[in-house]
Amino acid sequence: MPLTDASHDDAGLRLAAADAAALADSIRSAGLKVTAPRLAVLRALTDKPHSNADALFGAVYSDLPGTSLQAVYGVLASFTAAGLVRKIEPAGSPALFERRVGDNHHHIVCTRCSVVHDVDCAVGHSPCLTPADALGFDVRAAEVIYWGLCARCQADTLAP
Amino acid sequence: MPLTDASHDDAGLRLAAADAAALADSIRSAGLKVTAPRLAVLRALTDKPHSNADALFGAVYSDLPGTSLQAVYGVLASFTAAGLVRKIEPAGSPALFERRVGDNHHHIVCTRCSVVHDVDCAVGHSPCLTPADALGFDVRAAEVIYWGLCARCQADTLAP
DNA sequence: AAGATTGTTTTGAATTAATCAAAACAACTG
DNA sequence: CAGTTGTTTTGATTAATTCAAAACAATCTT
Repeated sequence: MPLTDASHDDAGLRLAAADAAALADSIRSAGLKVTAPRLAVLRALTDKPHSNADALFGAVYSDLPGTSLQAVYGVLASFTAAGLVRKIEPAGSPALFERRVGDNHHHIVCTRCSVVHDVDCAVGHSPCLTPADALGFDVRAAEVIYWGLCARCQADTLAP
Repeated sequence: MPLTDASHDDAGLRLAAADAAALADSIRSAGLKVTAPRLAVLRALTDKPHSNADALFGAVYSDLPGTSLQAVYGVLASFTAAGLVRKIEPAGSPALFERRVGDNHHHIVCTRCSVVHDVDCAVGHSPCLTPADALGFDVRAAEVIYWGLCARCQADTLAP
């Protein structure tokens, strides 16, 4: 099962898609050319954070047929390199992408249904950023993934 | 570049390979049949923790030609399921395996040379095991990977 | 606003890591 | 030592991603 986002569990009414001009601005500000596939990917990612390349391709393709999966990979690679999106790679999952960058937030993944949520890091601030002994490393980032059962899957397990 | 282990940076003299009987015992104790490929994989893993399937296949194959890569994958899957080894999957790397299990230690990876070391978790005990807000999840595990430049690569960067 | 330049996307193929399935085989049980 | 069960081999397949060349489009320059 692919890992999916939790932001739209209750679909229905959805916030208006981010304004195209705002999306174009953030792409331009990152030093990248503004193109239709890039706008579409960024909009899809705004709508559904923690999507993988394939899911984004699906979303983009309906708006913009003729877009290739490789183009989506290319867009995501340039966005990631430009710091516009963040790529996360939970064990056993294809890479997921999100627009929330710059803070060092982490992720919690359900081991049963694979839903992904953002979580702020543990006790205090930047808690996990210092290993007990860095062994001479110049530590630049700490990546934390919590694994467990989400509330819904706990309920399902009790009463299936 | 494949991620590799750091335990043998200065090769040379190596501790005697783990005793075959001890290896067999731990396999048997995990409820698994003792076979030549399993002994060979466990020995290779004792020798070089943080190896990937391919590296282990290479090590095993020299002792035991006729062993298939798929057998190594099978051995690792059964070992992992039995709790005999731990599988880690750092972003951008094939899965790595280690015999150190049961403690919740973490890993530090060099972004330049991909060397992997074990580290005990951050400040205090089980620091990262509690997210700021678990969002209703029943958290079972926290996985922490530190990314940075190892001492050697820092030196190389200053004086290449 | 047109042309030049540079970067992006398409098209098509290849690669890596891992998994699946069936048949042959080997370890432990009694 | 024979039977049962689990393991390994053999061969094929999948999923995710990357590579490369040609076609194309966005921005820069004038």
